[in-house]
Amino acid sequence: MSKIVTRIAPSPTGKFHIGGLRTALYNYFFARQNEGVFIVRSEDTDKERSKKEFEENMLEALAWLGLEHDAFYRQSDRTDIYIEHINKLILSGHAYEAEESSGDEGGKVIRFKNPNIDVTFHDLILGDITFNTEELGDFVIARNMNSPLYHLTVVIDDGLSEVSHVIRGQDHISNTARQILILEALGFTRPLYAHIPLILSEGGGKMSKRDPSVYPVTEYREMGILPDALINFMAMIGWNPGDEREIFTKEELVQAFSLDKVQKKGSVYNIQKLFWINKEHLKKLSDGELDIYFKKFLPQEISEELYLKIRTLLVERVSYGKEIVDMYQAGEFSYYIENPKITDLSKIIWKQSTLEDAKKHLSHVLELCNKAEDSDFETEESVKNLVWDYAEEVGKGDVLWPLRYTLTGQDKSPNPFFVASVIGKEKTIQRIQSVLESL
RNA sequence: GGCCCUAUCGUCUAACGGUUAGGACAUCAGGUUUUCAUCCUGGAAAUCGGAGUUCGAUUCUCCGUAGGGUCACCA
Repeated sequence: MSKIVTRIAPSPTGKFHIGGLRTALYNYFFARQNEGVFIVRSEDTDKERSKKEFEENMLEALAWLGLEHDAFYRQSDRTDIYIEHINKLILSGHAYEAEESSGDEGGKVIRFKNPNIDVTFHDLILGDITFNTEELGDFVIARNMNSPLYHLTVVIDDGLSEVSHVIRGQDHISNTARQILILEALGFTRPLYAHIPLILSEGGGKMSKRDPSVYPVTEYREMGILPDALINFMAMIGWNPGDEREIFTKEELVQAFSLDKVQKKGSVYNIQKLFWINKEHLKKLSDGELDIYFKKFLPQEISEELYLKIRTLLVERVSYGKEIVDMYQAGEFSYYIENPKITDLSKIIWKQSTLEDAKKHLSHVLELCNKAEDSDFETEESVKNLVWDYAEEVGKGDVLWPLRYTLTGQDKSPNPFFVASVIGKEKTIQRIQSVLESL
């Protein structure tokens, strides 16, 4: 089998988004799996819309995800090559200069001499597809000698780079026929085509850059989505491994990927599943990796010491890093940092019990705490041992609910053993006393 | 509108023509040492419609219908 060469060819006219990423992924997987070459090409022939910052954004996104490429070039650096090929086409009678009618200044454009034939190509995903190229007419392939257009540059670059597989979005499917026409005129070998289904936005249509649910790839990084999680998620849209595995690393995907398991139909991407996948990947991180990850999202108010105590809790509760910030702003961690303000004492009452019951149980727990050692507050488990027998005896909810509410002042929180172990003996006693005094 | 492509739970998907149509996310119910979360168990939830072919169609064919893509001196 000859060398596998794939490429992605984004135009830097906007931030690199997830549609482009999915295409990149399939090209990357396929190249790596076959020990081939993966090329990144910046299609910046549209000088008006192309911006350096977008090219950088794409490269940054690919680097973040660990999708290393074997070659990079941009079309604006290759004008000489294109001129050479335009001349070749004109000389061979496949293209000609034409006075322009629709233009502003009536300049000359280069048109391709359309042979008006049926073009059939085999798509690795869709099967055989035939187009009648007649309606294309003699289409324009360059604004002038120095300004080639997309269809021309694609063919020349793919040809010169010896791209073996053109894996791209289905929005390019109707472009294929005219590109084949140019390609044959230039004498390049026809690559194999694989048009992958589009990713649809929630509404059902093609994702547009204005869609609020579609973020640039770099934005997922800011949210705290892990590179492998995003890769995992995007890979699974429109492709499946053929078994029921769901969680993959990038390397596993390189092994598992196969073009014939790629779906034919477009699919809607649903961000909930991304969060779930991210959480699954988070669970696989070591403590050291977790520290680096969480550190980026921790509010200053959460000290190093506190962080270490609640690390396991974060893994349990957080799907993606940015959530920590949201949780913090909603007051989720406040009770670890400062004493809660108990404004509504009636909330301390558990179900059918009374305020008197709560008072009695809290007093008893206070007693237990007073008798306890500092070491009894070291872990969730040790605090539990301290009060568990009593709670079992008189009713768990009757003891635990008032205790939890006393320690946190919130309707929802982790269990009181955990909270007590985080804040320690002194503060636990303090909070119980404070509530008892106001009862 | 022309051309091209597609069609299984809400979403992502599985099912060499023969399965009680499977899994995951989401959702609902119950449980796991009080609430929330985690975890476990269970439930509800789909083959777009109509003709064929066949002993038998989710699966093959055709026709509808619906959705998407594309029709630039953008890529």
